[in-house]
Amino acid sequence: MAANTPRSYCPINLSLEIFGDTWTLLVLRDMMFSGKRHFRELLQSDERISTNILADRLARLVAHGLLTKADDPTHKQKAIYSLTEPAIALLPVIVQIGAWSSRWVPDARKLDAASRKFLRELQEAGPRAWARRMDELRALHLGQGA
Amino acid sequence: MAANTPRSYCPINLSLEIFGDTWTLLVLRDMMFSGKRHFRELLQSDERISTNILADRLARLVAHGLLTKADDPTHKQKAIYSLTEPAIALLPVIVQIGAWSSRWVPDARKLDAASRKFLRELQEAGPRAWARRMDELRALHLGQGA
DNA sequence: CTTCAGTGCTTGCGTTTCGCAACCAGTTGG
DNA sequence: CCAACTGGTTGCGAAACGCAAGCACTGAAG
Repeated sequence: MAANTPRSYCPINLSLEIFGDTWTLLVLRDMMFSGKRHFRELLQSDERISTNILADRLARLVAHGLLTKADDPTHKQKAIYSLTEPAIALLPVIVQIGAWSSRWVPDARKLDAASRKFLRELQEAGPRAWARRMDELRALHLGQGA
Repeated sequence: MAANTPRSYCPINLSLEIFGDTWTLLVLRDMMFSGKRHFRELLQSDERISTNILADRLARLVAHGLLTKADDPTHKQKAIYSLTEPAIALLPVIVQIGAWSSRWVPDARKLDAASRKFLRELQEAGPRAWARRMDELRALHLGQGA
């Protein structure tokens, strides 16, 4: 189910075959910026992803090496998902995608004030702030959680 | 057919509702880096987009204000598509998406040498080179072609 | 010891989208 | 007048989506 031959070896295309859909980047967004790591947490996004889609995307992300899945020691049925280095490396892309729509998509003005402020600070702080967040994620996800 | 209410006002989500699919960014890639501006040219990509999908994506991009469509003076049946400023503003995102996969996706090593070289130079040249390319696109697409 | 909420999913099923091929009306150069 | 080219449409089978329900299991509370 994972390794179909790619339509082309263009880097843009290879990326899109991994996260070029509606939901994958939203899952990563929630893991990066909302600290979600469990299935039930990831279900709670504003966009109302359904359980089968979420299960599929998590499986794909694991298959592509962007996530790892491990047992949560506190509960035998809990699974805990961790970002890998390739996934963390996507943070700048995700931030810039957000920056683009907040600049160019009219609906973005309807975002709540708190989120707008958070986003504005993240942008003004620039790549240094992204790198800091990436280091935090490495500590959280690569340190021991995996 | 265009203005459904968004699933959420999160900037990431708003972006993905515009170009969060397999084909849209590939169309923009071809317009930005291969100079394609006609329907039949855009059909010739390595990924083999089909005519109905291409027609649909072009219409959506026009509806979202990322492209404009005009008559080609040299041929009464030719349509010429032009990038708008919001589309040109997506260039850094597209470049970084390409950079990510060439760093993290194993298949990217199978890209032909010429393309790899082009990509490497574009990355090493950094944001300055992106800005230069964006200026070129503005001249080509906003200057008179629209 | 029994309930009951919480865990990560899976399954069915109707709707939408995709992907392929064929086709089409109009245009232009030879 | 014809052949090639223009930007698409249309039909149809296959795949993906989106929703709701269900499921086997766990752990804490009563």
